[in-house]
Amino acid sequence: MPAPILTKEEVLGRLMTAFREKGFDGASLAELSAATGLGKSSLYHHFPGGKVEMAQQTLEYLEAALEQSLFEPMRTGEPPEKKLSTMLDTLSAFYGEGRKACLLERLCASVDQRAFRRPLARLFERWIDVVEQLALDAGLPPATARARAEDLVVRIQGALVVCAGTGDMRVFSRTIVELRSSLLAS
Amino acid sequence: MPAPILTKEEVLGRLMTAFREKGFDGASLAELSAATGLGKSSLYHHFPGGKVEMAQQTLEYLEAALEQSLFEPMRTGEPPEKKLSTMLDTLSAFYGEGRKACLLERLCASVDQRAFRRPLARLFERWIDVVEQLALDAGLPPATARARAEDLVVRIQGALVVCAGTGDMRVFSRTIVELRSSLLAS
DNA sequence: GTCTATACGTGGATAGAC
DNA sequence: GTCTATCCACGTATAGAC
Repeated sequence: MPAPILTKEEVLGRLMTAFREKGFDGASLAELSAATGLGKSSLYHHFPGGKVEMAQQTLEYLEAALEQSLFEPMRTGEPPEKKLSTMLDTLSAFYGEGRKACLLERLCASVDQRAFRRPLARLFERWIDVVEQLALDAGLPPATARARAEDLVVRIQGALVVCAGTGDMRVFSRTIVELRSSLLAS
Repeated sequence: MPAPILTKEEVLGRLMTAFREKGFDGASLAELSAATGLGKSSLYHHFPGGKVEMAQQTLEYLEAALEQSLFEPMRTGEPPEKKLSTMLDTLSAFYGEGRKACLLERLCASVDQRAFRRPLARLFERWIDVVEQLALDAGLPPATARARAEDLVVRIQGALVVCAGTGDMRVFSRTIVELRSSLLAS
């Protein structure tokens, strides 16, 4: 049976799902092979650097996806309150209302974290920068805008950890609700 | 050379350090053996259930340690503001000002997370409960007290993730400063 | 209780055919 | 580009001596 043709994007999307579910250290090549439908050798054809390169390319793929679905919509002429709400909706869906882990966190926590350091730092900083700009547009003073932006990312990440630890996804929902009303408040 | 005698507590303390540094999935028996100075067979003598049991007992050890150093001091007659400050100082030291990972997060993220589910949920909830009581003592309304308590734990965990991702430990410091002034504010 | 030695599976990674 | 077959190291875990 001829293997169904997957585009590179589809492969990377499945790798991302696998890494988010199992973690970088926890995902074995056998699982990544099953997740993508590609044999190990095929994976090595696409990712000569092995598992580390799979995660690196997955991270680049995520960066591009976030640029399009999360960051770009923040550069429209909509009012900041509206854009914040849009961002929180997108994040809430992306994280399955608290049920799905964050690839960034999974790679931060991995044994090979050094291989991901720069792209991880860049992606976190871009995310914070975008939120900071939103806060500036809403008229908050620069120091406050920066702190609020960091705080949004911190709280999203923290909520995911606490949800995973307690099994109570309401923590994530409440965090989103809280951010919606407080992030741009003066 | 006779092996230096380590108490069970000392062994568990070293296992905790190893799990925090490498993660549960990332820590191999060889590393746990080196960290404790015990041969693999000796580890299995103390922890017949293998790596999972090592982490479970380490979690129990952490729970007892937190009970003594973090939770118990919250039951004195000191004013809530003072006790909050004490808790934040203790947490800041425990997490090395953002440089050291949290065992709870490491186990939440592990492939064997189901084996840790109940103790993890219990420990998170006890932590939140203690902070909630602090907020109630400070005169905050019950719903607010609960939300603020969850928020403290969420922000600490999130700050650790963002510090690991960006390499910027100031995020942790700022989070602590922020919590010190805002958690009990009406 | 600790060690040395070892079993045995699975991990990541490769060779080479198609 | 994909597969089957295979390699070797390391993973967890155990046996048995001291």
